[in-house]
Amino acid sequence: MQDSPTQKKSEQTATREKLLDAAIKTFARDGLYRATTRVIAAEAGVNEVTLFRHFQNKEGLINAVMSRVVEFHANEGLADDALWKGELKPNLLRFAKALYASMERDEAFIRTMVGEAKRHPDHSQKVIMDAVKPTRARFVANLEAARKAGHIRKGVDLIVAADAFTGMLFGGMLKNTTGCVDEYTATQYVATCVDIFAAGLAPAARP
Amino acid sequence: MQDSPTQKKSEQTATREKLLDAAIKTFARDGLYRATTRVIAAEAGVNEVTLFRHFQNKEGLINAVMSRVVEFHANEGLADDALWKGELKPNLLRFAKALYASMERDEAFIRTMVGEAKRHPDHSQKVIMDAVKPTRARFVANLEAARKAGHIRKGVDLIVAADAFTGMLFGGMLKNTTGCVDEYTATQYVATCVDIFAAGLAPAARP
DNA sequence: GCCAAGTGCAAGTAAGCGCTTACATCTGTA
DNA sequence: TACAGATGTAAGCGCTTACTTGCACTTGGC
Repeated sequence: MQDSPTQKKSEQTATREKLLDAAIKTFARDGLYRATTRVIAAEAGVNEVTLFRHFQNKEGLINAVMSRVVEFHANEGLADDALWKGELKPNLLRFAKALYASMERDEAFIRTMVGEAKRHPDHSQKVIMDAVKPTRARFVANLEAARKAGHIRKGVDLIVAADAFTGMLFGGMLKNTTGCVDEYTATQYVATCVDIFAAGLAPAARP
Repeated sequence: MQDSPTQKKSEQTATREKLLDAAIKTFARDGLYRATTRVIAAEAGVNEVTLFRHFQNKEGLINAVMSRVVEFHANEGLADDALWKGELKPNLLRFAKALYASMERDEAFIRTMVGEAKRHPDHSQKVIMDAVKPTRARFVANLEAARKAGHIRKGVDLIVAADAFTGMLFGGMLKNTTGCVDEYTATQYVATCVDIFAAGLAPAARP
């Protein structure tokens, strides 16, 4: 900002960005361990040595990638989902569709994280805490508002319910993208999840 | 059986079993790729060369491990779950508890499979097809029976519903075992899933 | 014109990987 | 006793990995 070697700086950050993009892509495709620095550098169109000059070692690259993923998700974050009005079900459906689509888009990276979670606890926990917790908190808040509006029965812990709902989408997404399921489409799956969940939370009908 | 070099034979299969056990353990802990033949052999208390004499190469070992896992799950297979009588909810709870416990027990291996699924499509699909489909089929059958008995409303595809339910347990298990969730216990989670799912499938109350 | 900084290129390191070879040891069978 | 077959031991091969070093090139700022 004040030194003003701006052009240089921006070029430097440009190759850094290229490397980070390539790393995310390669980690998602090959896993953290199988992904080699050579391949990542090649994917970025950059010399392997430059990679080490930027990130010291592979671990440093992984750290930078994780921070970037978190940052990205925090900024994107299903932001349009702030306002829930009226009936529960259409809101749930909108939320579910958006969440499922976003998970499906990042499927490869998510798989890598799930597989690697126990071997890099710090990374995965950070990603989960910082990237998915805000969305979760907003979802829970919306559910609570819906309960106040009389759309949800009593006796259900809404934090657990929220996780059950997202877990249902999450687990279904992992199952469906494996390619062993041919009885229904992803859209049907999401719709059914919303249907059951909404009915499961609905207040008891007057006798 | 007829050659009668029985003692030898049984010793041979014994080391084979030791290797398979060690391989499953190591694959679960380190992933298919990180797990080295040296470590697996050491874990089995067997020389590395013996590993190659039994399975030719690492790929052969992986194949044998997959077959063994499938076979094991087919024989275990939540077998006591054949008979559903009476109310839906207690049956669901019993099923959910058993399924969740079995998934939690195999958590490490499941994570490895989820992570590598796309990189070993043949293996993972075989495992899924042969190991989880029977359980799923029985679950769906039980749901259909429950519907005939009037415990489940119309208009829900029970195949999708079944996958939504198991997916909910599956996704929750992956989330809970990561250690970032401290608001509730696994038991609470399972109970809430059952509660919501049962309510979501319940026939509409008479007005 | 000079300097500093970022990058590319060629080469090389030590370690680890899957896998092989050759040979010694044991053990039950004949 | 002799033999066969499963195992152990030691050594190594070829390859890949993360990472390093040294040197040349470009480029923007003074």
